[in-house]
Amino acid sequence: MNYKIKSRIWIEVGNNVLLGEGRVRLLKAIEKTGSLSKAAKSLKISYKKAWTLVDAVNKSSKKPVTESSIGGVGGGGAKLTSHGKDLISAFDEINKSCWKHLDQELEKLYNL
Amino acid sequence: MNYKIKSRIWIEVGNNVLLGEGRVRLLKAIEKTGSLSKAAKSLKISYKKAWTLVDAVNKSSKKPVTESSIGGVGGGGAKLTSHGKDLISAFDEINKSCWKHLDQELEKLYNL
DNA sequence: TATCGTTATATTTGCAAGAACATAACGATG
DNA sequence: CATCGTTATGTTCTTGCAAATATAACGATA
Repeated sequence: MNYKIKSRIWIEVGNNVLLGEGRVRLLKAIEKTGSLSKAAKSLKISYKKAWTLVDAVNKSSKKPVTESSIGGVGGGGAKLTSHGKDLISAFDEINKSCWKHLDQELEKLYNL
Repeated sequence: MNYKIKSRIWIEVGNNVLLGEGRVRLLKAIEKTGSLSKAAKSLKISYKKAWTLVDAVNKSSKKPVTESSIGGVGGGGAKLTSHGKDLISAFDEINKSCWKHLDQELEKLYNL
């Protein structure tokens, strides 16, 4: 009957959100562009919003997830720490596994 | 390291949302109270919001999910159809199974 | 036929999240 | 030491969504 199951997952540490889909998308864009402002542009969100998100991620994580440099040639930049990369790939794995699992659960709707 | 994985799932049919956690909560309250207005009160949402939600559910489902009567002694009421009950229990099962699965996935964060 | 508590719906109001704007600081380089 | 593109923040402005408000319709009952 054309049913689809969709999901959204996120990781919390303590009472704070650490990573969700939007944050992961932003972190990946930072990895690709090497800069927070370019990442923001590529996702069509304001620099301010991107900065606030990254700040929240770093504040709720004990080890930092991004590293940034200010000034210098090119103005500076931002990149992921290895811990950040690990977190992202863990998130992706968990997310994919969740989708797969939900696809199997679809059968529970077959006769509805 | 105190990580928690949270999730939110919903069922779509075509391009419309059929059921999500909020809608299921509302339908259960209707089942318990026998009335849309009482259900809304118990969930502390406006009658309008509750009505809009139920209307959306019934519009995106081919078979109706609730049945309502207007007027008469007591003013009328609303209750779930058997199809509605089936949908709710399927949703609950899928949701619980998803939580369980995500709990197992937590191990992927152990050393992060 | 007046009453009552409900369903059903339109319209207005309020507010909070996000967008937009502004500005300071930074450091390599020429 | 002026320039440049970035990071890092604070402040104001907007707007979409939720809440509040209003009102019609309904039908069993006494």
